[in-house]
Amino acid sequence: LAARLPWRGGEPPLTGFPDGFFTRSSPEVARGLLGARIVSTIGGQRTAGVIVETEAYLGPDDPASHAATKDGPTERNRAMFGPPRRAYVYRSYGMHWCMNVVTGAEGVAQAVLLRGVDPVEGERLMSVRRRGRTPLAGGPGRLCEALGITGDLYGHDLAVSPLELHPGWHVPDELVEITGRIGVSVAADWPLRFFVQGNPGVSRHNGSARPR
DNA sequence: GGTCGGATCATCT
DNA sequence: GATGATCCGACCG
Repeated sequence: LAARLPWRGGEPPLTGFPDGFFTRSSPEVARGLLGARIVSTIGGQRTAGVIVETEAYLGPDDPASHAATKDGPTERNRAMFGPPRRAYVYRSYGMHWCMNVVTGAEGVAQAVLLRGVDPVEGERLMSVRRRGRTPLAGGPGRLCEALGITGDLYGHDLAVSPLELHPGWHVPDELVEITGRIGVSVAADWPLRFFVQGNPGVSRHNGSARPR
């Protein structure tokens, strides 16, 4: 179990994201963000989790990406065309918030969807925000609710308060599983979903929620 | 354990 | 006008 939850062992975190960390391609960043921490002080109280599941979206040529629109940037997706390390937040199914980390150089509309975190700080508040429901933060909508992330953070630079990404723990390749993407109706088999094997923060999902 | 319908609305066609 | 980068509670076995 300790191997599945290396951050529970008290090992010291890495010192910083290397220069250009977020300027790389979205699959590289998606892999690199496993083990990183996301720290929220939204609403004045601290909640945090370790990222254990991500999904990469490749931009206009990726039919599953919100950047794949007929006429390029739109009001919704424009954050993805901007500089890296910003948040692209959107509303899903009219009721959930989902959050991406923008990657690639400015003008490159790539992003990494955060799909699951393992709560490590402020679990009490996370549970209140989630109204006692479980899992606390496994799933893209759930993690936004648990951390208090809403559309107010659209375009927010994730280097500063109230929502910050911090380097965390290195997750070895042996613990990383790569599969197709969840919940998309096209290009679902592209191997762009990354998660930490066996971690409880990995999203639950059923494939039959809606005919596709 | 699993499968399924419904909520609910911004966005795109 | 149709469709979701989802979640939840109900139902079945």
